[in-house]
Amino acid sequence: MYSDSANLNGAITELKQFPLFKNLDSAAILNLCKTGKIQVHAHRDILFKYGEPADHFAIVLSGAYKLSRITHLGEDSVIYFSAPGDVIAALVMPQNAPKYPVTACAMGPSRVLVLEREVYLTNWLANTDLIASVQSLLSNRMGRLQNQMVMQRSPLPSKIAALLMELVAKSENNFEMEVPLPLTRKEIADSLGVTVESVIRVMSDWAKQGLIITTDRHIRIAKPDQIINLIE
Amino acid sequence: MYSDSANLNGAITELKQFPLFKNLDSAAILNLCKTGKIQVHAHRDILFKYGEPADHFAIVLSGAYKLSRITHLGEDSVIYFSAPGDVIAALVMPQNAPKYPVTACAMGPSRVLVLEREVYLTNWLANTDLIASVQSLLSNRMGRLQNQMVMQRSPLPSKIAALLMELVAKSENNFEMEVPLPLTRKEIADSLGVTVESVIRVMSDWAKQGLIITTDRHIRIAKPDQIINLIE
DNA sequence: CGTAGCCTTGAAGGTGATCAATGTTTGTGG
DNA sequence: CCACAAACATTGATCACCTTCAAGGCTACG
Repeated sequence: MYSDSANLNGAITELKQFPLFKNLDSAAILNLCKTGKIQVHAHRDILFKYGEPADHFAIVLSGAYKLSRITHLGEDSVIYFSAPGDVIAALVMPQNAPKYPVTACAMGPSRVLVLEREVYLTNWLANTDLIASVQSLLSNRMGRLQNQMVMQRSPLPSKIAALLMELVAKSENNFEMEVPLPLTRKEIADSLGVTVESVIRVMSDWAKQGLIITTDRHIRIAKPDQIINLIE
Repeated sequence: MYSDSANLNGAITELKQFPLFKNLDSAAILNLCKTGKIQVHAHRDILFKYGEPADHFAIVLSGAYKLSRITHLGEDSVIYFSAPGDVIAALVMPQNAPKYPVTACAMGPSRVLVLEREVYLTNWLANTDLIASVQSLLSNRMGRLQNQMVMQRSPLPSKIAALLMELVAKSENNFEMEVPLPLTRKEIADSLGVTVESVIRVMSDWAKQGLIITTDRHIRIAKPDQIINLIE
């Protein structure tokens, strides 16, 4: 992992593409990203750890990050997969002496813009439009968590199908129906709170039946309608 | 259920006690609660339903509300138990044409202050301190959801123990270790994504061993340390 | 007095966990 | 460039936990 503070200006163009900054001009964005630093991560690099003092928050520029926590048994439990444009750890910034509520870990080569907590408290919170956007983002995230809660009593194939469809739905213009991030079976299992073996048994079946096509860590949904049928 | 718009002034005293409005004077609170109406609900009354257009949000004044959704099988799935001082449906207000993300239903006699979406967009979002408080509240809520995700692979007794301890921890000055809201076994089951029967079997055991004492819908933790031991 | 909601108990069955072994790919250091 | 370790994928056998189904009792309330 290395930092790159010089290139903030180059990132402005990138930031403008995100819904979060859609209605803002370059000057405003620059003000919101004051003292921001771009960090480049390799696969499995850690951005921050659960429980550490949360003095920064971040915007995902490229790649993906998984937000997770460790269970009592030492297993990973994935809370959320963050895609470009997502804001990480913003919600805890207003608290007194906040701590990171999850561990953030890069999935494949990724880049984030890291910002100081002070900037959130003084510049972000004061910008009404921006805060509205932030809350919309969080609302989506909350919605995903809730969807998963509702699926808890469904059989495993339903859960996996719902997760995959939710991930492909996140990326627009996705005619290929390809999951937009490199995903291991273990990560799927950790995200659903089940074992790797169970996930493999279900997905191997699907691959044999031609419902999905998996090469390395990339998953493509070959027959979306049949996968969707499994969700019910 | 009936509405009471005249008595808003009386509610100010109540609102001042909540962390949300701690640092605000009466005039400011009155401004934030403009056009607000107090609604009184009986047990099982519905405040709003999942999927309806969300043109209002609310602050819980007394009693409790459960936020839930229906699963594909027609079962209830409880997302959150809202206590006095909680803000409901605030997060979706900034969205375009928002819909309620859950159904809100009174648990026992309860009261809420219902506010218009416009008030959130114009008055609430502009108040930096208030928004910081709102985000802290939501951060806690998110934290609870995450805790439950992490517990997914734990055995049922652990899950129930964690839920009960989380509920008693929410109410301060709780030396009695009593769950601060009337809770049926079914609601516990729906909150954890398991069946009533399973919950009953576990809790009956506990009652026999004297770990908990349940009368009607009130649950008191008699031996907190032993319950906590079960969580791991 | 009857219905509706909640609680309880029992027996049978299935889904997913666990444990164990092996193959495959990726990455690393000599 | 090869050897070796680490992470990931796979398959099978066994078993425990929780679900499902069924029946009955209790309390509140119109």
